[in-house]
Parts: sequence; structure tokens; C-alpha cells
Amino acid sequence: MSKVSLTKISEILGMSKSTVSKALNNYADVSPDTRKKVQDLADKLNYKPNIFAQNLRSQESKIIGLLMPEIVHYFFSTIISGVTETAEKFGYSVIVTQTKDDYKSEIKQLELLLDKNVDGILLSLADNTIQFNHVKDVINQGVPFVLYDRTSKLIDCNKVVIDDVKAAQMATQHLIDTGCKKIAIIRNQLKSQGTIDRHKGFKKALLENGMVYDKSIDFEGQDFSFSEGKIAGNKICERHKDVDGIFAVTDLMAIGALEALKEHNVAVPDQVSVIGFSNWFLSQITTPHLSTVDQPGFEIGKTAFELLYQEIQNNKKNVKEPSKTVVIPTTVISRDSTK
Amino acid sequence: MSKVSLTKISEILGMSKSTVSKALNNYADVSPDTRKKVQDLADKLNYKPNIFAQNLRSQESKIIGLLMPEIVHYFFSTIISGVTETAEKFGYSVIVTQTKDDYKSEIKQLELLLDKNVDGILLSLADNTIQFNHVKDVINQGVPFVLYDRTSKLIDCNKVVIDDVKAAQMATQHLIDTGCKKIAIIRNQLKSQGTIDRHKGFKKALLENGMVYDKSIDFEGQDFSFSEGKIAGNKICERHKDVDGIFAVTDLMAIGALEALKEHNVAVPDQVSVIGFSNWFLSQITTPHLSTVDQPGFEIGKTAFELLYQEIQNNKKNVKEPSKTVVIPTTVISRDSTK
DNA sequence: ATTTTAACCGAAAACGGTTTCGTAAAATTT
DNA sequence: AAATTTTACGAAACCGTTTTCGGTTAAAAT
Repeated sequence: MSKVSLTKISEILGMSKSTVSKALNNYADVSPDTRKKVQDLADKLNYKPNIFAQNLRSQESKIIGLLMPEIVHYFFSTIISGVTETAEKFGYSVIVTQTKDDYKSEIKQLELLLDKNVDGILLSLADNTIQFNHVKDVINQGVPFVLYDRTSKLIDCNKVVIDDVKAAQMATQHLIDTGCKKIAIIRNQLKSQGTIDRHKGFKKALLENGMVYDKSIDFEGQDFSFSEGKIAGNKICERHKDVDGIFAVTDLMAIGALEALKEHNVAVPDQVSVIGFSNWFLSQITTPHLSTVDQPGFEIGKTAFELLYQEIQNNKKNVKEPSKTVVIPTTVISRDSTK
Repeated sequence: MSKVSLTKISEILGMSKSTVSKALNNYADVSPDTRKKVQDLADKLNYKPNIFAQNLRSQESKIIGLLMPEIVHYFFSTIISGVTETAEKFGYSVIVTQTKDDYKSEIKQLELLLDKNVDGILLSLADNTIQFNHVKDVINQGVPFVLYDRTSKLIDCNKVVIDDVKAAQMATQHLIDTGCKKIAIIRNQLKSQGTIDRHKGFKKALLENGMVYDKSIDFEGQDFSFSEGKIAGNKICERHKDVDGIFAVTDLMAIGALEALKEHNVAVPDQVSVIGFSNWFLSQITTPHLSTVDQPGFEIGKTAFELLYQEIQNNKKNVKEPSKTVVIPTTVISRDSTK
């Protein structure tokens, strides 16, 4: 029952634990004979090195921390999946925690991860985080650190993002290409960088196609929820019958708008086209199936881990490379809510 | 830059590291005077005990492993949330991994978690796991272990489940109570215990209400996907016009059926009522909003951790309590797809 | 026959804490 | 004043591994 240790093996075999250790770790200075003897006994006793001792010795845990605003969230769950699968390939495990989009909680969760001596941290910033000393502290402590998705220009570190401006522009362009002449946007407040950029991309597309940006059909909700999308959709049906295209900064808002259109008996996409953003799972199963922009969470998570891994390696060699930002490409997914 | 250790503090203060350790851990045999001196310096130098050393000494990591069939899955993501939040309250972190519903992978992931010396493991069985030596091995090694959601009677350990029979019965009863006379069931193959039990509960409700179980409107799909639900829905519309109620064992199947009904211009709930199972997020945003059975993942995760924690505590005291199974209650959520 | 080289092994330090146990000095009791 | 108890501290073992550095043999070269 009691776990078998190196020392125990060495005692049984009547040799030193140094030799046993070397035999198991394929050191050159151990004879084939004793190597075999050690390995055979180790196998027989089902010896597993005590990882706590190894951690202490190596000062690394082979565990990283993955911190995100919300776990119960399609996009972020794909991130978890991408990170854990990639981490496993490199021999790392992943501790997952959430900030609930709260600044105070973000500070606390970072603290907890540091206390666990994780080898690195992946963070997507909470919505109401506007001061960054807590993450700068982490970086200054020399802990490998990568920001993903929700990042900040005020933090100098490796990042993995999508190009929200371009993605939103492409979504809007898709509406234009499929014949829309008057396009509304449904969004939340211009606070998070993501929304700001998507708004920017929307206007850019209009401009480049010689269309005017009309403030009266720029709908701002309190958040990016289903209900806010529906509210905006209702307004469009009631007061802006000339609108023939809707770009929502979130699939959820788009689906809310879809419901409003349905209740007003407005045909989608015949009368009004709708495109969302993120390619959440649910966009596949709405009626009609929602056109959207794919935001590849798995890929983002994968890349974030790879960057972190590089940083961990560099750290060991005491080299510091300049920060880089990897932009993961997005694609427009055309389904039934656009022509 | 270099981390400050106990030894370093003891050297600066000219005392032994035993005393420093005791001062910081509030041992009785240290004078108030030296205690203050130590704590002040520790604060000043921002001393954090090296957790690797503590782990080695205590032989515990304060980390548990959470293993599930699929991370990108609404229900399981609520489990992650419930487990991590509860674990945090007890000072534990959570390593999350997925089996992708594969038996081989399940074995491997368990192995990896054991290699990390986690203090306990939470597992929801992969779909194609029909032999359980790998989990029995874990349990026999004395590792605290709890099964949740997808469990097996062949494994003797603590479990957290819902009562699928009862939940399905309640869902069917809800259809009956709202006036349905001929109720179809849409399900996947009778392989997983969950589906078997829901099927059982469905038939039980019919029986108790003096209704006959009609095999011709018992639709079996290859899996519990949207498309299989739609296929079944189409069959109902085309060949079973007398059906006025549908119980689907998954929200996803229910939504597939909903789309089929819509395409056949069958009014929901006026002509046909539909109820799903699980209360996935997406059931809130379909048109019409889907009635369903709430399967409280957060609560299940929370309870699973609490059971595991109890087991960890018992383990330390070398006591072994008999296994118990906690049944988390489910509730029918009546929305717009039923009257 | 002597020196050089290679092969093999082990002692010991190191990682950084926790905890037991012994002991000296101070405080208290007789 | 002597005996006893309390207080406060430190030495050392321990957790289990890795790795450096010598040292001892045997084989090879001179």
C-alpha cells in the first residue's frame, strides 16, 4: 500500500539511490547490468517517481493556469478545450478558473494561481478591468504570461487575438455583397475593445462601399444579451422598415433580433438579412440558421498555449524575446439568415 | 528577484529556520517579540512559502482532477463552474481534462491525473466505457474518487446523479397534464444508462395515466443530435399526424424536432407540444422557447466536490465510510413549447 | 611494469519547507 | 534556597528526487 520510493528500491537492491535514479533516467554512467536490475524491480513494484519531490527539485510544476471571464460560455469553453488538448501534448496540465468578469476576482484568481506556482498563466481580461497593475506585477515577477482574446494595449506581453475590425468589416461586407442597402448594427456599449473594434469595422465597410453611416439605426443595448437584441429588433421592425440588413456584434443579439423579426412577420433573409458574430454552437440550430463570423476558440487556445510554452522555454534559458501578437484569422460563415 | 525563502529570513534575523517557520505558523512556543520580528520581515520581503516544498512534506497538492466526456458542452461547462467555485472555497484548484467520450482516452487521462498526484478525482464516464478496471484501480489505490452524472452500478464509490427515470416521468406527465393524448418519444439508442432510464420514465408516466405505449412513435436516432431530432420530427409530421406531444431525451433533439414541425407548418404548442431535457442555454432562445427539464450542472458539480472533500478528509483520518449516492433534484421548466 | 583512460558507483548537497525532541534559561512553586 | 515547571529556541530528521563531484576498480596504452 505504502508508496514505493527510490530509496526503498535502492535498499532492496543494496545500491545507492543515486545509482537507482540514474538507471531510471538513462544516465550513461551505469552498467547495462544494474540498469536492467533497477528497471525490472521498478516495473515490478510499479514505481512512480514522487512528483512533489521532482517539482521541488526542478522548481516547476508542469501546470499552467487558465483564467477566463466565464466558464459557462460557448466561446470560452472552446478555449479550454484548445488549451488543455495542446497542453497535454507538451506534458502540461491546466488549472481552470473564472473571474466572473470581475476585476477584484481577477486579482484574487491571479494570486491563487501564483500561490500554486504554476509555470505560466493564460488570461482573458475581465470586462471591468481598466487598471493593470495586477497583471504587470505578474509579468514583472517573471512568470510566463499570455493574454488571449480580451487584451489591452497597455500591457506589454504576448497576445493572441482576432482582428475584430476586419472580422466585422467582412461580416458587413457580406451583407452588402448579398444585396443589403440599409444596414443596422446592434451592439452593446462602446466599452470593451472588442465592441469598439467591431463597430469600427462596421463603419469602415459602409464607407468603403460608399454607404452612409446612419446613427439612428445604430442600436446600443446595455449588454450583449438575447433580450437586448430583441429590443433592438423590435425597434427596427416598428420604426425602421427600410432596414434590410442587420449586423449584430454577438450571435446572441442576432438571435434576439431574429425572434423580433419573426414576431413581426418579417421574412429572413428575404426582407431582412441578419448576421451575427462568434459562431456559437447555437447559431447552427436557430431557424433560420444564422450566418455569422467564426471566432475560432480552439485555435486561439492552442496558439495561446504554444506562445506560453515558448516563453517558458525562453525563461529557462534566461532569454527574453520581444512581445508579439498573433492574430488568428476569422471567416464569414454564410447560412440561411443571409442570401 | 530571487525568491525569498525561510532559510534566508532565518539568516537575516540570525535565528533558526525552525523558529521562523513556527513564528509564521502561529506555534505556541515562540515569543511575541520574535514572532513580530519574523512576521514583519516576511511581510517586508513579501515572503511566500514554496508550495513545492509544502507539497512534498504534506504529500498533498490541494489540486483535484476533473475529468469529463466533453468540455465544449453546456451541461459539462456548468459542472466545471460548480466544481471550481466550490473547490476554491475549500482551498483547492481544479485540473480539467476531457476524454472525448473515448474509453482509451479515459484510461490515459486518469493515468495523467494520478501522475500529478492530485488529491482526488471527479469522473463522468465516457460513453463507450463498459469495463471498469481502470477506475477500480484508482479507487483501490486509495485515491479519493467520485463519479458524477454518467456513473455505473458496477463501481462502488460515491456518486452524484439525477434521477433520470423520475425526471423523464415528470416531463411526460407535464405533457399529459397540459392535455396531450398521444405522445411520441425521440431518443438515441438504449445504450447509456441515462437514455435507458429516461425511456423507462417515459413509459412509466404513460402507464400510470392509463395510456398505451406505442412502439411506432418511439423514434430511435443514431445519437442525440439536432439532425436526428429533425429526422424524427419529420417522420412524425409525415406519418403520425395524431401525435400531439413529443418528449425528446435531449434539448438538442427537441430543437431539431421543433424545426421539422416549423417546416411542416405545425403549430407549437397548439397542435403539438414539445419538451426537451437538460435545460441547455439554447433552450431559452429557441422560437418558441423550449419547455424542458432542468439538469442542474452547477449543483451536481458542487455536490461532487463536497463528497470528494469529505472523502479526502476521511482518508487523512484513515476512516472509510460506506459509499453513498446523492440524487440532485430536477424540475420541469415550462416555457412556450408546451401549453 | 607503470601510467593513462574509461567505466561504474556512491556520498552528499540541494530543493524549501514542517515537526519532533532536547535543552537552556527564566519563572514559579515548595 | 532548592526543586519544579514553563517558556523559548534550535538541531536535526524528514519528505523524495536530481545532480555534482570524487573515488575505486578494471581495461588499455605506454
